[in-house]
Amino acid sequence: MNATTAKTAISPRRDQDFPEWYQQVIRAAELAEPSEVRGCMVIRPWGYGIWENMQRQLDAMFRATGHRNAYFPLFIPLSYFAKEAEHVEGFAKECAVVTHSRLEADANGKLRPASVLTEPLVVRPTSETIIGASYAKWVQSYRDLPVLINQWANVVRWEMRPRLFLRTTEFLWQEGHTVHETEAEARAETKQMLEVYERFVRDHLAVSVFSGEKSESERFPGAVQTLSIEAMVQDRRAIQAGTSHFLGQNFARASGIQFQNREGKQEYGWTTSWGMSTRLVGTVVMAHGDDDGVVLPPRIAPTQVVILPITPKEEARAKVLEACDKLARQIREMRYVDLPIEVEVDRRELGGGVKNWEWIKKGVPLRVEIGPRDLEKNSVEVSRRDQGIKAKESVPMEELVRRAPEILMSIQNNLYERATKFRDEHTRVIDSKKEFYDFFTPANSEKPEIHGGFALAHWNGSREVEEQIKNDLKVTIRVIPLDDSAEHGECIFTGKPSSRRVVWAKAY
RNA sequence: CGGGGUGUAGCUUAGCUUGGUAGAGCGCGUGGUUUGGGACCACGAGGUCGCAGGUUCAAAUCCUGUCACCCCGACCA
Repeated sequence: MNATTAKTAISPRRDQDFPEWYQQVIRAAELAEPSEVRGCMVIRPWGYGIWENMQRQLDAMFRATGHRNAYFPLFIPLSYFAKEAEHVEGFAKECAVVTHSRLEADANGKLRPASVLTEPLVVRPTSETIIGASYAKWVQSYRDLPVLINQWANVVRWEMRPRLFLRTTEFLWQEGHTVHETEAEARAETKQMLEVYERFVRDHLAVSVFSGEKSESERFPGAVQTLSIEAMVQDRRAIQAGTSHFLGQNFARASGIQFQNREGKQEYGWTTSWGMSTRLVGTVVMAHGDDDGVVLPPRIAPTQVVILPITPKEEARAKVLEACDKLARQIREMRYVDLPIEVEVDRRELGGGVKNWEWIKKGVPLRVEIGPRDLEKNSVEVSRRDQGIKAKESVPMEELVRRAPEILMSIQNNLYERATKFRDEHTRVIDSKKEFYDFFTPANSEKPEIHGGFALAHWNGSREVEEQIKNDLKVTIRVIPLDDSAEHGECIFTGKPSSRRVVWAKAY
């Protein structure tokens, strides 16, 4: 490598071609790869490990708020699905449908579907209707409420333009489905779960988000209200990171979830649903990654500390490896956020540089090198992934063991601060239509550079305006903030009165 | 589903216009030299050129059909 050229592990760089960079990072870090099956991906161990950590931590938060896990069928009878009209309309175009049950060889030996199902089965794109069928049986009285259930599952949405993690035909997620006695309680649940999501994304993924309500046009099909958290990634676009829906009595009516209330009258339940998906893995990559690969927040890194033995001389090899194992054992006894630290000793017989770069690309928070010289001094060379690739610090071994948790915490915090700063720098309060259009129009339309960001602007609530902006700029309202940020002003497009600013951005 | 494009080794691709034994780089394997670092040298494995048909003495190359994928739209966690 030439010392004067700063060669990056990933090419192109983010500023050259962000979408391509994203694909390359995912490949280089061995997170996932496109499969032979159209629109579907293979999630490799490193990527799945990240998802498992997200799952574990999110699941604990669900439990802590009183939810329990269960599992419902992958297949939804078409008739169930058809019960909620708006819901059908919203999902119909992207449903995979099973119409046959058996394979038979034809005259040429080709396998063909043989037996037509009396009723087609929809592969769940989301489970409101199939879960509703169970809830209808379980709920008889106000004493059966609330029902607070979550399921971890795969779902299928026949999307036209798949992208690894961000939008694949099949994806993994969790979907919470609850039933409540009153509207107020269901609304509170919807809000609560949005806050859980917001906290999870902040504390675990080191990403700060804007949260709020979706406009009518972006609402979940069949919902009364959709709440969402929106993260900004490094090309300054928004990613919807989690949604929580207040479904009113719409789905209860469709599924027949009815109970006898405290007055002895039959009443429909008030339901909610909320979900987060493997899209979060892509969000983390785009939020924190750099030109050398993924940068993982320690809390979700499958391996938090990797120890790299440096064994230039064969004679020293055994001793170095022994020291690595000992250090690994000691660090594993330390705890970071109440969990044992995940340490791996990379003993593979590969060139030291190759190994080091692999871990850089994978985004391991802390790399620790131990060679014969370090053994003599009883110290190690430590590199943090959130700092320059070349940066190394010599640290006495016992000190590293002692400080490992605090270093991980420092990396986690640093990533969060960095991402938040980035978001804030690219979030602009905008008060005129011209400024708005300028903000979202690239200087070079042939090859648009990274531009724009989040715009906070007044809007009069009209759907036509939303349409117009979407057509002109591909910019949509990401959320209408719920907090007390109400501020009177004028819609920058129509001049009509507006009661608050809303968040506008280009979205994934 | 509209508009454009591409299919050659695991990956990136040259060759195609003007038909004549399929080439490279990376990766992979073996051996060696190195090595506080994504190293170097040598040797080697790996391709019925997306598939089917046609033209021809001869097809990766020309023709027809077909399938798949990619990019730009509409849809979207």
